Amino acid sequence: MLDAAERAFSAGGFHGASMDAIAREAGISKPMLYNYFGSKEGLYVAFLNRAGQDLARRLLEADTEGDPLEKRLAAGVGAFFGYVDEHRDGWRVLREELGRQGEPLGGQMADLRGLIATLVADLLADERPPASPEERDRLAAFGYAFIGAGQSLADWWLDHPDVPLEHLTAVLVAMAAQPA
Amino acid sequence: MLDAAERAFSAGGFHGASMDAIAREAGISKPMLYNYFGSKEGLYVAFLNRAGQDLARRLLEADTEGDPLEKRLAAGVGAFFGYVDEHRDGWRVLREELGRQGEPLGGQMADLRGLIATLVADLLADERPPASPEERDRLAAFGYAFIGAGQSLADWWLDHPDVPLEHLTAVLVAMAAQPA
Amino acid sequence: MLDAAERAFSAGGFHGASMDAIAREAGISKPMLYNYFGSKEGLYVAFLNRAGQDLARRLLEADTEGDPLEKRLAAGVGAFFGYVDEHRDGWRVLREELGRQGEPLGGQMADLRGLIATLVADLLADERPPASPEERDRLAAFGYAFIGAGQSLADWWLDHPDVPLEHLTAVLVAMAAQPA
Amino acid sequence: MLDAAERAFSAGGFHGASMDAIAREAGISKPMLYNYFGSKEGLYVAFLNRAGQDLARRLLEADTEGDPLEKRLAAGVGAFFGYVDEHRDGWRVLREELGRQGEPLGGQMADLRGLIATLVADLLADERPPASPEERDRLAAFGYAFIGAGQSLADWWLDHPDVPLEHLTAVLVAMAAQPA
DNA sequence: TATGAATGAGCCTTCATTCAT
DNA sequence: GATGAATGAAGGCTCATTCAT
Repeated sequence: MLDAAERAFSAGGFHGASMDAIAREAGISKPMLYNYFGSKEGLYVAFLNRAGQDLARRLLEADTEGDPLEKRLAAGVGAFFGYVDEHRDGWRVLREELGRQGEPLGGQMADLRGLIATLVADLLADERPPASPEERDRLAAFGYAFIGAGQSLADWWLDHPDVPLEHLTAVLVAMAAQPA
Repeated sequence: MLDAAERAFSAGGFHGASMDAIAREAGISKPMLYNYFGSKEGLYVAFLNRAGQDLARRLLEADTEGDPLEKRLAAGVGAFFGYVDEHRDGWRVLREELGRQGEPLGGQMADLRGLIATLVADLLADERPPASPEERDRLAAFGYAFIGAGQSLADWWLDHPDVPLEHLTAVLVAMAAQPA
Repeated sequence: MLDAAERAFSAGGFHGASMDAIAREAGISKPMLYNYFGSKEGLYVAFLNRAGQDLARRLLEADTEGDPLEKRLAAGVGAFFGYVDEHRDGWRVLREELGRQGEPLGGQMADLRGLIATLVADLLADERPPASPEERDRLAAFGYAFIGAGQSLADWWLDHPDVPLEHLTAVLVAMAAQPA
Repeated sequence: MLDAAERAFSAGGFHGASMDAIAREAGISKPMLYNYFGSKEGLYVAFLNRAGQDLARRLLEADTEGDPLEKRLAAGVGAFFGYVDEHRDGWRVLREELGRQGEPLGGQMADLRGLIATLVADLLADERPPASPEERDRLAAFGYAFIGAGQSLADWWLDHPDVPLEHLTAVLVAMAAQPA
């Protein structure tokens, strides 16, 4: 049922999707949508939550703790790309919402944002713990930059599906390896 | 006049802005908007074009051809951050549209996408020309990843304005320097 | 079960109450409401009937036949005020419906209207039987006016609860005593 | 334009009227209604205000200050009946709203309520000024009762249009003369 | 040229009503 | 007998768009 919302929201964002269309696509009636989610915003939040949790779970599961940094990174990057590949539509919405700040819906999104950033930062900090607060800031910034690179690369990939995943992973991992 | 559109579209995307609001904010009447742009989509495209060209011009102007790679990169990155900083609202819309593909509006966007990616790739290729098609692909991918990193970093910066710009530039330049 | 309807209808009239709300307030399920009353209108009519009969019974029971006019009036007035006091919500609906004419539901209401008017007219005619048809008309008119006075007074009373009932009764009885 | 609202609201109260129906009956489009009145409640309030002011003006204009009490009463009562006769539909709504208390819309209604009650009380107090606070209360109560009698009588009149207005006026005036 | 006024269409939401269990 | 789940239809409101002035 949230799948219909995924497709609908991905086309025109929150405002571009109509409850009519979502209900029709989901094969149920509009009042049912309202019964389950209360409002359009409720449905949107529910969808975002599911998408966010899916991604978060995937990232956490893929983390091969104990392995060397490069391997862990590759695993995480692979998981991320896998998610984007399978949820192309949902990812577009999730990404947009991840970029927004201070919104009412932001609460849940902030969690995910933080989780991802932390994940990346931890991964890197693991090997080279930040010596100073400045270093910590730089690591955090790097985390965000890294995420953005991943996002963008994922988009590009959708346009060039013949490029093997390993190449993408290699590019990203190379980027991450740099600040050593 | 497009400035009003910039503010309006940034809140809820194309569907979230109303011609009423845009006209009111621009201080003109709605029929004038239609006179100049024909339709809402026309206005949207016009706005995107201006934003895209602004960014492109800025990037091109900042390119200090002849300088060493690192310096050129820093200049480009600085130009990009400057643009995002000055057009925070418009940038959000532009970024979203840059990510979309195959849309009717995509024609103009694809150009910009290409231009930016090429710019970055050229910068890098300048020093290490790609030996094989694979290498070229990888460079293109890297260009996109790099852009995404910049975008994301710009967003993060807006949340941490006290971080000096040099730090951000350093992070990005470091990323770019890697695949050497 | 009709009590829930009473509360619900009193707020926004027939159209203002929702079967959902009534069922919830009554603690039963909506299909039960339909099982018992067939439709929303059925429920409304059932509620009006009960309210009307309650009031009629009360008035009839209070009538102390044989007593002098003034005493009988006072008794009736007291009974009426008592009803309004106990069924403040229902009374509002009943009053509104009593004022409507020629409606499908009107059948039952007309009966009550007539009964009350007759009651009052009879009371007065008892002592001074109307000599002419005109006189009869005037008495009927007076009956309605009297009822209206009672209603309005009841409303005012709800706003000034500290005024003793005897004062109200006195006012009304004085009004009734006049046309003698 | 408010005339259409008058007819619509009188049928099923605030909740029973639809903006669609009002617009259709007024011969304009729904958005125009919203342009002029902002919302359904806005339209309702606008209508109530006009109705209330119409009635108030009529009553004030009819007051023949200086004449003996009975004549002034007759003039006021006649004005009231005249209003009800010409605005049968609107009167039903106005009456209902006059009876409601403490509502958000009540502000304007309270004014009218007070004006009418004061008018009546003043009329009576003019000749027999109240000696004690209790007497004043009784006069106020009487004012409300008198209004209710008028309302109710007006309703009855609509059912018996052949009864001459003088009879009605006589009945009411007789009631008013009583508490002397 | 510029706009106030107007509208058809659509959207979010809810309602009265029913059916499978 | 009783209900959770479901829906067609409508209601309030707004939007993109136009036309007379």
